[in-house]
Amino acid sequence: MNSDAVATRYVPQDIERDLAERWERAGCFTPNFGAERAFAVMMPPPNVTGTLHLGHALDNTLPDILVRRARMQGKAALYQPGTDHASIAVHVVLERQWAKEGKSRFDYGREAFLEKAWEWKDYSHGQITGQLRKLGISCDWSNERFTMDPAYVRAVNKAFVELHKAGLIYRGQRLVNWDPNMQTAVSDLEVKHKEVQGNLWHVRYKFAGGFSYRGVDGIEIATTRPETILADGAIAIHPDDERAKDLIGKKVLVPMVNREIEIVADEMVDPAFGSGMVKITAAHDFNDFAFYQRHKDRVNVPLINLLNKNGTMNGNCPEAYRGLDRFAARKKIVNDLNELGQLVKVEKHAHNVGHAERDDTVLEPFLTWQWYVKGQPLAQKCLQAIERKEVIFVNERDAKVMGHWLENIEDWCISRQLWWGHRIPAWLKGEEGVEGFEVRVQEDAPGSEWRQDEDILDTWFSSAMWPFATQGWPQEGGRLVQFYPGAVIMNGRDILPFWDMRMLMMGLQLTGVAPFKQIYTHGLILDEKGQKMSKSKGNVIDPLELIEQFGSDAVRLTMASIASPLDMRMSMGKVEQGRNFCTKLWNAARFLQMQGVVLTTEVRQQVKLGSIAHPVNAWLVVELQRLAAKVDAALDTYEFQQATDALYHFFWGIFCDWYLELAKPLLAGRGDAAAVAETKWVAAWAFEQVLKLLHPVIPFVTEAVWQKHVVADNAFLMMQQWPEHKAWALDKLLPRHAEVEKLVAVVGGLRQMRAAYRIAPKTKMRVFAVKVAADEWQFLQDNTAFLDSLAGVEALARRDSAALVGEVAVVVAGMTLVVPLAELVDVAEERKRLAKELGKLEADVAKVGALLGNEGYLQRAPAEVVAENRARMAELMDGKAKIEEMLRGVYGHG
RNA sequence: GGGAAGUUAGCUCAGCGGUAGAGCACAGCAUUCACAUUGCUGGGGUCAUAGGUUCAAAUCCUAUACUUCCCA
Repeated sequence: MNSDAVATRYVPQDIERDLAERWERAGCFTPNFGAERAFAVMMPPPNVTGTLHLGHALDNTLPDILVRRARMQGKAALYQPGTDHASIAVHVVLERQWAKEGKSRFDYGREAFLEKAWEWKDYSHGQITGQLRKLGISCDWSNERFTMDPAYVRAVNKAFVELHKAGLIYRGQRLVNWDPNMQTAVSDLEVKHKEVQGNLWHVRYKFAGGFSYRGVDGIEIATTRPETILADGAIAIHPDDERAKDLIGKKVLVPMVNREIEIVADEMVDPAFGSGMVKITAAHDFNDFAFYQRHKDRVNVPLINLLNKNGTMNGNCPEAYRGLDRFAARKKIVNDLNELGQLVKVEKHAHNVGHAERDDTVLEPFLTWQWYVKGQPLAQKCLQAIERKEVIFVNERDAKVMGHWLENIEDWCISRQLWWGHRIPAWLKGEEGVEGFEVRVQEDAPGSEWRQDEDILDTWFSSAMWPFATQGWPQEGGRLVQFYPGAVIMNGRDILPFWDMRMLMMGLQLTGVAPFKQIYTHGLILDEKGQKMSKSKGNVIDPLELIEQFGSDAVRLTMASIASPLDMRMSMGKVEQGRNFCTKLWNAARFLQMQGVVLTTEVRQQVKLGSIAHPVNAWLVVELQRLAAKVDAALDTYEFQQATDALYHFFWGIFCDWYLELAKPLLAGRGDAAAVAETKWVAAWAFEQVLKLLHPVIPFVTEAVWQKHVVADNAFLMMQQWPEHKAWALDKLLPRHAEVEKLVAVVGGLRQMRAAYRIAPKTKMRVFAVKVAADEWQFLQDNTAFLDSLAGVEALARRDSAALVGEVAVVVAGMTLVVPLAELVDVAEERKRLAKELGKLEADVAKVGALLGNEGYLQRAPAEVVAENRARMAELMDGKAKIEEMLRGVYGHG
């Protein structure tokens, strides 16, 4: 029995920790494997090194709302949790620690490094999962996965081998984005282009063999990276350039090294930029490498690599440069060129430079052997799946952006020269590039003379397998059947290509089916002023502090209420509002409990919606049905804002402000016995429905309140059945619903009037209904108790005369109500008010009149719209006539 | 340079063909009655600008301006 009272104050911390543990212990988070329908969502696995940030809070709250609802709908609901090994992030963390001692991972060696990394993983893994538990995320912890679990590693190896067999993975010598700090390749997507204020150095290249052109013995070339001059392999000129016909095929000498290179025609050159000619450094620039590939059959363009892996200059440079850092080498060569007289001029020049997303190092295009996944064939499959609607973007513009990305896809460099991650299942014999070198791709070593590739796989390679590798793939059956493919994937728009598209590629290729049916993306969470949150700006809002201060429910409610495909702004105020809502719920529960409104088995048996007699109860139930329909419709289409907005306004505006206020006398036992009894069960039942509807968004407070409200042992709200509002047959209640709508309007009108004349709340009024019809009079009489308690009407009478001096008239819901308030009414003020109201009405009459006077409108607008406006016109004219009468009559003299 | 998005009340945003909305902020009034983490009431908007489509445009189309993001 839940006989204990609801505590007087809502303190989220008091209920949340306990409930999180109880749910998990009771097995509520584990899917009901027996259910007919399944609903599965994959958690975007947070980095194992991470702590909860607002992005996580959003990314997990939204799926959790859907999963909690699906569970209540009786589906096998799975929210699949786990963490990602986050290769580079872990490297950055560990290397940063060692950097303080002046050491790098190379001082420790691979074995020791991995040991440290696992230690770090074990330590930090519990943080983020604990924080997710705190948020009330109902994921299946019993099937938690880590991307480096032994079974997951086997799956990754198998995937690599299979893709290789299918010809989709190859080893190639190509330019990669090289991070000299971490000493690894990074993928195109991890490159952030930043505008940097640099220089454009204009350098003179002399013609070979004493040639001169237009009286000059050389040409001028502009470059932003003069140190790459040492590796120049050609000069390019646009074929339409007027100088081209004389210069193509001529040779120039590379400054400093005096190597002869050829001038070649190519359309990539922008004739308007710099001197209209570009130097080609094929091993150090992506465009230049493309040039090399276009021309290599006809022109000898040497591929010269100048850099060591750590960004220092290597043995291919002249002696004086060897060992210098790339930036030091740049300074030196500028000086040297200047001394040689070959530096013509220096201009300031802003240009975009690729930086590593993770450690912000300036990246170098670098020529190495790497493993690649072929983009095109996989992208084709994705495009086809999108085309056939096997996978649907909830936000249509994602489809456009991703379509464009997929159509222009590049091969994906998947090897990383790092240690923490999945070591590539490739086995090498001999020296790469040397006669007799062999590579085999298979899960186990082919023999003792083979050595395993040193490199590991890009972290996103394993994340791309998350939807099926977590469910047992490559083994068939079991969870894979039930939970794959999932219903929807939900994450920030920023990782759409990294993650969603790669999951789609891998899923289509390895399992033959798209891993999810829908893709929902949200924007970025910005601060109050619309700025990106960053540690350096100091505007980061920590969700853990929010939880501490306002409770997890408040944070969840905030997340749901701001969720948007666009960027969102976050502020403490919004969370505070969420907390206030929870408090309101708590207090309403207390109130109901104090009135003895509890949902016992006995009360449940009394529930017969169709039989409801009292208008107030009928009104509530109809409103509740509309709310439930709205919530379902919104959640079905991922419109979290609409769902929370509807819930918020229903509970605060309809349930508390009006229903409870109207029901107070009945709940307190005043009135006829049947109505009292009915109100008690309706209130008890309806409150439970509201708790159910709210539960996915604010699970803790609804669960805590429900356990007090309902008499049931060892039961949880989170496992109750979702409201089946479609089955509630309430048509018969509609007339009574309309009656209360009218009452609400009358009370509202009277309250406005009272406020306008500053009538003290305690002052009771007498009210005359002017020339009201019999049914209206009946309505007023039926509601005298409410008119008294809500609008301070102590006496009601009918009469035929309009308002006299010293009286105020209110026209509302088609009735004219006159209140004699001689001592309070300012006639001039009242005239002004009426004139204003008349003005409004006249404007509306003009607007609607214009519509109704328009032949085209009458002919083409839908009949119901026309009828609606006709009715509206009649209403307006009626109201207008009444006000005019008042003005003409008594107030005309004022 | 290419692409996308946004522009609605002081602020943050919803609405996306048929009577301009919410929260916050602001103002006034109230408070032994579940709730000051409260209640009631109010002021405030030619829906960026200019054209067009339509019987009807905040909503659809086209330009322009400004802001933001992505890609090169």
